[in-house]
Order: sequence, then C-alpha cells, then structure tokens
Amino acid sequence: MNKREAILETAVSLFAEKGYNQTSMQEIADGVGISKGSLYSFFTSKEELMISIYEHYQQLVFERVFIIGLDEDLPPLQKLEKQFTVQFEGILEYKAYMKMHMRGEAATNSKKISAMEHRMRGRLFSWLEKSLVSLYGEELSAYKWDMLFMIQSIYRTYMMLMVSGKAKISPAKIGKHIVRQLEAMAIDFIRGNSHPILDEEMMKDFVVEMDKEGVFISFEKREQAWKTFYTKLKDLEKSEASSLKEIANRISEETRKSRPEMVVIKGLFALLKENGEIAAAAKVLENEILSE
Amino acid sequence: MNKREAILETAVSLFAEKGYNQTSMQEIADGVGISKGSLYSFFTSKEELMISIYEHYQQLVFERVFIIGLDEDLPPLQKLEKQFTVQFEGILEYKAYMKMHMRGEAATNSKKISAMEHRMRGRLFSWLEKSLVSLYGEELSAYKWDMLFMIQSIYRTYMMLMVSGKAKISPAKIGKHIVRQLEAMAIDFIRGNSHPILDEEMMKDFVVEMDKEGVFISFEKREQAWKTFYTKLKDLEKSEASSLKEIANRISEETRKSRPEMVVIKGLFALLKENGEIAAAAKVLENEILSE
DNA sequence: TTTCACCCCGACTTAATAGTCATTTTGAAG
DNA sequence: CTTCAAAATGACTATTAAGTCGGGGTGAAA
Repeated sequence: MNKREAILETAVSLFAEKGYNQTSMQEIADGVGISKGSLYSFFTSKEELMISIYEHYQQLVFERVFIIGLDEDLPPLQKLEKQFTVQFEGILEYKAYMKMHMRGEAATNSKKISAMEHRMRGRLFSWLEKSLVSLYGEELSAYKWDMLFMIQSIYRTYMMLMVSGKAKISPAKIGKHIVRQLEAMAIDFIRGNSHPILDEEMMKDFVVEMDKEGVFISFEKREQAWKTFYTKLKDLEKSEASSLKEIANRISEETRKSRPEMVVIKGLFALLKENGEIAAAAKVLENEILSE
Repeated sequence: MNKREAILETAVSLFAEKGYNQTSMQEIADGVGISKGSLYSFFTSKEELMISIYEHYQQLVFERVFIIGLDEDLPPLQKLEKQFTVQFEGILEYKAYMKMHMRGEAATNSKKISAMEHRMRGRLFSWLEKSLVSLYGEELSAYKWDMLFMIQSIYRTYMMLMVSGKAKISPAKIGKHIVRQLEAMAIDFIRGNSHPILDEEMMKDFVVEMDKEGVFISFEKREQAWKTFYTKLKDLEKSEASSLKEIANRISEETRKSRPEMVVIKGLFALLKENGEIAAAAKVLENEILSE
C-alpha cells in the first residue's frame, strides 16, 4: 500500500478530529505505524504535510463540479442542481478532509496554508458567481452579492450538517433544495420584495482580495486540459460528439472514485484517441490525469 | 483605570487578530503594559482568562435581544426585526469579541471553553427557534429545522461581513433584510414550492445535545430577573405600566452601553421603586444589574 | 529618614513538540 | 552466508510558551 497516501489519510483524520495545532507529528507517525524519522522522509515539515493534504484532496472534491460546468447541453438550473449534487457527493466521500478544512484552524500558522484555504473558499465563490451570472445575467447585478453570500452560507450549513454526520441527507436532495432556495431568493429580489444590502462599492475590497489570489481567473492545469478537450469536442459533428462525450463523462466519473481503476481510464482514452481530431487533446488530458 | 478590564480588552483583540494558540501570555502582558507575573495575579491560567472573556462579553451582546423579547406590545415580525437590529448593534460594538468567538479556535484546547462557545451558539439557536414558533406556530413544524439552519447561517454570514469590516452596513437594514428572507422562505415552504430536507428524526441527536447544555431551557439569573420584572409590570393597569416600561427600557439601554453610568441606573431604579407593587421585583433586578 | 505592607517584576522551571541524525535493521544480490 | 546500500528508527536538540516565585520597588505613616 502507498505509504504516502496512508500518511495523508491518517493526518487528515487526526487534523479533522483534534485540530492542526493539537496533533503532533509523533501522533501521526504512530497512527500510520511508522517512526517520526520516516514521516519526515516523506514530508520535510508539518506545514508541507498540510499543504500536500490540500493539494491531494482539493482537486478531488472540486474537479467534478468544474467538469459538469463544461457540459453545455444541460439547461442552467439543472446543471447547477447537478453540480451541487456531485459537490455534496464529494463532501460525503471526503468527510474527514472537509471537516479539517472547515475548522480552518491551520491557517493561523502559515501564510502558505492560509493562502490555500483562502483559495479554496474563493473557488466556491467564483463558481457560484459564474452560475448566478449565467442564470440571471444582467438582471442579477443589483443583488448579486447578497445572493452570493446567502447561498454560500446555506451551502456551508448543509455541508456542515453532512460532515458532522448528524443528519444523513442525500446529496441529490440538498442539490435540489439549494437551487430552489436560490430561485426563491431571486424571485423575491426581482419582484422587489427583498432589497439588497450589499453593493459593488462595499464589495470592492473583497473583489480585490479575490482577484489577488487569482480565484476568479486561474485554472488548474488539469482543469485546463479538460476545458481544451471539451472545446475540441464541440467542433465535431453532433452524432460523433455525443458518443465521445459519453466516454469522456465516464472517464471523469472514474477519476472521481477514491480508487480509480487506471486500466479503465487508459482503455477509455484509447477509444477517444481513435478519433484523429481530438487525439492530441485527449493525450494531453490523459497525461494530466495519469500523472497524479 | 480598571486593569482587569484592560487585560480582557487587550486579550480579546489579540485573540481576535492572531488566534488563541498564537497569542502568548507574554504578548498580552506586554500589550497591557504589565508583567506576566501581574497578569497571573488576575487570571490564574490562560484558560481562566478566556473563560472570563466569555463571561464578561456574552451577557453584554445577548441580553438586549432577550429584553426586547419580553416586550409583548410589538407585533411578532417587528419584534424579530428589532431584535436582529439590536443584535447587530451589539456585534458592531463588540467587534473584536465577536471576531474572536467566530474563530472558535480556543475550543479545541479546553472542555470548559468549548462548552461556553457551544452554549453561546445554542443561545442564538434557541432564540431563533422561539421566534419561529411564535411567528408560525404549528404550521411551521415540518420545515422548522431547515428554516432554523438557513436563517442562522445567513445571520452568521452578515455578522461575519460586519465583523470583518469589509462592508459597512447599518444594523437596521440587516435586521429588515434577514426578517424578509425568513418570510420569503416561510412562504415558499407553505406554498409547497420548497420542500424541507431535515426532519425531527435527523435532528434527534442535535436536540439531545442542545438539551444537555441546557440552552433550550436555562436562563441566566439576570435574564430571569428581567423576566420576573416585566411579568409584574403586565399586571399593572395600562396607563401606569406604559410609563414604567419606558423607564425600564431606558435602564436596559443604559446597561447595554460599554460604559454604563451607574448613577443613571440607580436613579431610574429609584423611580421604579416608587411604585409599591413592583418595588420588590425592581430591587431584585437592580441588585442583579449592579452586582456586575 | 526609616519602616513596612503591598504590589510588581522578569528570570527561572517545566512541558510539549518540531525537526535532526547517528545507529540499527532489512532484504536483495552475490 | 556475507555484503552493503537503502530504509527505518528513536534518542537527542532546540525552541516556544505556560506557569512560579523570590527579590526589588513604591508610597504612606511615623
């Protein structure tokens, strides 16, 4: 078994349970069943261990949302609902990690860790913002910020409930529920029953801070590869594209699993590469995925 | 100047800024301009210091809401709105304390502190629950939990924005806004457009946990004194009661200030005690308030 | 000026834990 | 069985910070 991953898993569950500062490297080593010295041969510091945790899990939890976002056939509301659903599926799967992240306590120790946590929160924000804009466009601008903050807070609350294990709720139900809340809010604003209290001026600093971290613009390499691939796919004629997209979706599904089967992924990519026009993009994407 | 309070203030702002674990007793002592030794003559441990902070501020921030709750002349919705408003006024006044509390980081170190933070959150919950029940009664039961969690999360989000200082919003506006969201949600549930996803069964553990802490039932002595007093007041005839209530409100207003004037409070109580029927209750309340 | 009670100080002790490195163990190859 | 390089170990060092305590300063009264 991969020792590095065993360390990450143990560390995550200890950090989630007792907190970053309250967990010693010795405890982590004991938990994995190795010595402190060995632990330090994998991660040169506690900080690096924490950063590796973020690098390892962040992608796993958020990529699936991004990929659904690329699917242009789904109507916006349904797409958002599906995104929330897979998001909550991810949360359920990586409970301990989300719990650790939600404590947000490690951030106080290190600039780097703080930047990662901040960035992760920013990602959620950025995604929600894009979704809101694509749903309501111009009409939205006046109450965009209030909706962003309110929906994000509701999202976080259900996430918290899920992670704490107190309520066993199906991801699909929460997805539906949150989207309905979003709609109800939007309607109330549009009808003029609700009035926004946040505005562009107030949020100026906030936007600057987000931009500084690059959350509104940057993409991970892997996500970029997906994007390029889907763009290529769109250029193909309909009939051909849809079957290829099904294959691509199956790949994305496989990568989401905690223990993806490499053979399956390779096989699916082999199918994709049979089409000359997208072979190159598929190759790039494959490398990006298999390099993990 | 009162050194004990100076320590509390310095500690709160350091804890808010850097976090509990990242702030040393030496720094606090330096901040106040005394030595570590002296610091330990006021508080025998870091934990006790933190607990004293909670004891000192908790009451200050929440009592005002409770007192408005006792006023039975206000229609329910307006009452709730006013309660949110004064609540946010309190948050604004004790920003550093709220910031510290929201980090919620100290809890990981001590059972006692964790219990206090938990209790404080529970108080908010309990207050919201009572408000919801008095607003919607039986009709509410099916979607009570979802509304509780959603409204509480929205409340926390605006509190966070206020405390972070990023957005300068008036408490009155937020009060109105949150109540409107509550209404819109309730309407959506009642019309059957939204469907609850939390139910009594799921929340069983949660309720038990709350009850264990006593947040759904217990009152502080001071609040109990207020309650008794207002009950007595209600027994008087209308004309007399209203002028006395005004005096009582003025007292509550004074106690809310960061530096209440004791003379003013004593004077107002003297007025109240002129009425034989409520003199006893007034005396109890006065003692409770002045003993602080 | 001297005395004395009181308060205040900061160097010291103690404990926890991040990070290091000389030594030991392991297991594969000869 | 012997060799040896790589991996694993845990005793050790260094640092940080909570909590203690004996000595020193202060100011009022004589």
